[in-house]
Parts: sequence; C-alpha cells; structure tokens
Amino acid sequence: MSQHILTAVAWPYANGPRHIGHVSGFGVPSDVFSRYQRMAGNKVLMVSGTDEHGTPIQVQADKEGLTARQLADRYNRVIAEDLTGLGLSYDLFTRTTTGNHYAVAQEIFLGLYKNGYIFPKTTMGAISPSTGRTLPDRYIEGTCPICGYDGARGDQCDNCGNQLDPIDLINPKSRINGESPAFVETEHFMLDLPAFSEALGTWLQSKQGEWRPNVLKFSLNLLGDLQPRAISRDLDWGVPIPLDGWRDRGDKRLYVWFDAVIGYLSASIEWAKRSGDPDAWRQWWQNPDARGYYFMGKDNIVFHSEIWPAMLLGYNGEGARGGAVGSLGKLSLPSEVVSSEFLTMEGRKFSSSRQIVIYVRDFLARYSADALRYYIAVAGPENQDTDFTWSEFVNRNNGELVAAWGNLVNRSISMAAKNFGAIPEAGDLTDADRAMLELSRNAFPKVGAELGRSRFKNAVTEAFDVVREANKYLAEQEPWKIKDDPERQKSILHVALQVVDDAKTMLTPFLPTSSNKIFQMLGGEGVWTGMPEIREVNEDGGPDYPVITGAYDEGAARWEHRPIQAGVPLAPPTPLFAKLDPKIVDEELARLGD
RNA sequence: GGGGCGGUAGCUCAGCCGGUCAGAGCAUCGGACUCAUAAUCCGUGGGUCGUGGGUUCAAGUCCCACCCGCCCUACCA
Repeated sequence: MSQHILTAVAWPYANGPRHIGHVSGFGVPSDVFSRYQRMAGNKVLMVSGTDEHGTPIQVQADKEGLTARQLADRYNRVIAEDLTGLGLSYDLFTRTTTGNHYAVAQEIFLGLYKNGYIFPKTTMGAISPSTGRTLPDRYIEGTCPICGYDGARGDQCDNCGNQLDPIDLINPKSRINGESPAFVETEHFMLDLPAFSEALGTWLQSKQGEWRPNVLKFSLNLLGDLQPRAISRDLDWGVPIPLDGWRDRGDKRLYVWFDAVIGYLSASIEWAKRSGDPDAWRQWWQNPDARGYYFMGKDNIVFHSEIWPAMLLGYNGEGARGGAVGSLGKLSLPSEVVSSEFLTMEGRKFSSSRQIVIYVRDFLARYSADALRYYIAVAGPENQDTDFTWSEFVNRNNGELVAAWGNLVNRSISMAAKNFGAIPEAGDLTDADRAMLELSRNAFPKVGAELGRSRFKNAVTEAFDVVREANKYLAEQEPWKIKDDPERQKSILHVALQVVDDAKTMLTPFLPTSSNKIFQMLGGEGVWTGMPEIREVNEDGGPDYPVITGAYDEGAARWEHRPIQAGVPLAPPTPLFAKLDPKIVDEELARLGD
C-alpha cells in the first residue's frame, strides 16, 4: 500500500535570488504534491539543490571579481533561505559542487562511456582568446549576414528571426568583454542520443494518457530528429571528465546540464549517506514499485523527458548499443514529468535586469508564505501561462484566504470558546448536521485524487467548496441566535469545528504554516506537519554548506478525517491571515521598473 | 523556418473521449444577517468560447487556414 515516491524538483541556477515566477513553476507544486503524498502514507524522498556550474556563473563571478565558487556559495545560501522561507519540504536540498555529486556524475559518465553511448568528436567552436573558455553562441553578437542587423546574437537574429551560426556573423564580438571570438577546432564528448530514439519512443508511448498531453506530445515530437549532443565544454568551472588524459586538464569540463540532471540521483545518495543508511536511496531508484515525479517549468522539458531518460537508459545498457548495467545498478526512469507553464508579472515577462520582478525574499518580508502558496496553487501557471498581478493577489488573499477560510476558523472557534471554553459535545444530529459532516468527509478522496495527479487548482477548489459550505451551514443554523438552547448550540459548533478540522487537513499541503496553527488551536499536541530547516553540513570535515532538510515524518498529519475531542479547552483565536490594505497594490507597482 | 502549448464572462481561470458545456471564484448590483479580521449568506446581470472556412443530426470540444502570446529548436540554463 505504502509507496516510495521520489519528488525530483528542478535545480535552481545559482546566479541570483529566486523570484516568484521560479517558485510557481517548480517549488510550490512539488511541495504540495510531496506533502500530500506523505499524508497519504507514502514514503517520499524530495530532493533538489542549486545548480552551480556553467558559463553564466563564471561570467558573473568574473564581473564581480569573485571566483565562481564564491559566487555559487553566495547564491546557494540565498536560494536555500528563499525555499526554506516558503516552507518547501525538501528531504535534502543540496548543491552540485559537492564531492559526492562530482563522484556520481563521473560514475554516470563512465557508465555511458563504457557502453559506447559517449564518443569524442572534434568540432569547430568559438572560444574567448583571452581565457580559452567556450564562448556560447548567445554570448556572441555581430551583424546578421542575412538582414544586416547589427545586434544579432550568435544563435539567432532578433531582427529577422533567422537562426544563425556564429561563424557566419559579420564582425563577431564577445558580449562578455568585447573581444573577437576565435573559432577553433576543439575536441568534445558527445552523447549519442539517436541510439536511444527507439527506447525513448517505447518508454514515452507507455505514458500515453498518464502525462499532461503538452509534455508528452512535445517529447514524442522531438524523437524524430535526435542528434548527438555535446556534453563537455571548454571551461575550468565544472565537473572534470573522468578519463585518463582528461581528468587533470584544467580546460575541459562536463556540460552543466549533463551534471545538473544527475543531481536528482546524487542528492538521493547524499541523503542516504546522511540518514545513516548509505543504500537507502535504492528504494526510490531501483524498486520497480517506486514512482518518480519530476517538477519543472516548461523550458526544462527536453532535459527531463529526453536527455535524462536517455542517460539512464544508457547507464542501464538499454539503448541501441546494449551494454552492461553500471556499478550503481539499474536505475529507474521518471514515472512522470510534471511541467508548469510560465508566470508573467503584471502582463510582462519577469526580468531581473529591468526590475520586472518580485523576489521571494522580498515577498516574504512583507507577506506570508501561505498567502503566496495559496495564490500560486489557485492562480498559478498549471496548464497555461498565467499573469501575477498585485490586485489579484490582494483579492485572493482578502476574499478567499482571509474572508472565507480564515473567517470560518475564527468565527467557529471564537463562538465555541466564548460560550463553552472548550470543544463542545455533539448531541442529537439533524439531517443538516449529518449532511455537512458527510460532505466534508467525502471531500478527502476527491481532493486527494486531484492532488495525486498534480491537478492543484482542482484540488484547492474542491477543498474550498467545503469551506464555503461550512460558512453556509453556519448562516443557516444561526447558532448565535439560540442561546436558550445550549444543547443545540453545542451540536452546531461541534459540527462546525469538525469541518474546520477536516478542511485544515485538506488544506495542509497548500497552507502548512496556518494548518499547524489550527491544529494547535484545536488542542493538538506536538507537530502537525513538519517544516523545513537549514542545517550546516560538510563532507568529511570539509567546508560547511547549508542544506534544507526536515523531520517531516514526525508530524501527525494524515490524509483522513480526524474526530475532534469534546472537552479540549479553546482559547479565543487570533487571526490566521493578515488582511491586506488595497493600497499595497500601488505601492508594489511603484517598485516595478518600467 | 520547424515543432509544442495557449487564446472561454470586467479580472483570474475550469471545461477528458463532440450532444444540460456555455461554467467557477472574484468584481458589479439588490436583499438578509451580526458569531467572526465590515467577515458571512441569498439573489442578479454579463460571454457570437481569437478569426475564417469545413466535417456532423449536433462543435469551445474534431479537421484546415490565418492572427496573437509563450516555450523549445541541441554551445543560455
């Protein structure tokens, strides 16, 4: 019954703090999913970390006079704090610059190499003459050979829209330092993706009807046109290539995406080591009954539905060339790739450089994590691009979180506390009482089913139906009017509090902080649902680094109706959610750049 | 250029295999109520479902073309 569920969450790139667009795609959905699965009794392993290699981090570090490692250290911590502040329940949120990650990435490379799925090839590529580093196409600009536009990038001309090869640009210049790029022959390792097209096709076909159709169609379509893909770069920042003659070279590293996707596995292994059972990760990666769910924004689909599965197939010896299973043993492919669309900001794309952005930490400094989590769950880019507006945020917060849900909790507990000082006993139940209780209990399987298939909007809507029904029930029963019949009053309030408790349970994946408070208000002892914490760790006495982890299994939260106990003392409640002054809309809009 | 997704009430969005699918929440307007953070409850108006064709007894729902937005297009991550 209990299943092992791997929640693999996209790795944020450590070149800046995260904004709410980032966390709406991978962060909140993956956490809602994981919290639900834990409550449903499954064994969840939720892993991620910061992705810290690659050219952009090196470039930014150079600009700031730091080493790449120093820059990565800074943003690794900032991002860990952002995600912890949101209450994202990672079992381990680590980073790609650990010795463990290097070792696992190299092991996967070697497994693929031994099976013949990685081969060397000499290609022409642009490098920066002064540093010898790969100059990615997008870092080169010049005059478009087709339309004559001056600001064309190496990969594409923004003016005429044509795709370009940087070697064809007239007067190519590096966008990093203005120098002319050198086009040189350079040897790289290629991942033989065409060798997996058949195996990938079979695998993807088996997901028909299970995955969100946009992800599946997109992925199937790519199969016809798979090309070998370079998985190394001319760069000194990254995971060394684990082959004789290459290992010690300062100028060749694995391509950042190749090592980043391996992070799901290396983080699982690191988690197992830290848990005291170094083999514990195998339950999620090698048990055929385990399920792996990968959460990301739509721009990452190809890496999770094509490249990472191909790497796993190759490591398992399951591509067209066959081969042996690697020394870690056979590894499971994703069960589902859950992709979000994009969030826009007041009708425009998020842009850090143009200040069209709201960073998670700034948001959390002024508003609560639950308010943001609720907004993302109910109005986020689950199936299509959606727009974040401050006025919509205030409306949702004040009208739904505060007025409908917060007020239901407040009015119910307040009335019971004032009149009885405790959870009252229920007497004889009327049809209306029973109907209310039944509606609430019946919502558990309905909301749970939606959560299990990552339909978060449907889930939160179903849960809120219970809230609305409860407000309606109170309006109809009018317990405040029947002071002369305390027994009837007790029954009504008992029912109301029971429904509050049920709704609190069903909203826990979305609103963990406030659900913990309600649990305590109703006399619960200990922790209801665990919250993440940052812990300083190291590897074999090396430098400390922060990880996110938590004791989520210690919480009492279960996905089930929990009878409340009559007689538990109740104190007058304090409001759960802050009502927002509509003036903040203009204040926040003034903070955005134009 | 090629591929994918989206374009549904003022706003944010649901609508799987074609036939109570023209919806929800908020906002508007009218009423009720006072336990509660002036919260809640009842009622109400509002959409030629991007445009133009087509298939069908029947189409937001299938097909074609076009327009707009977003993503990918393999050296951004």
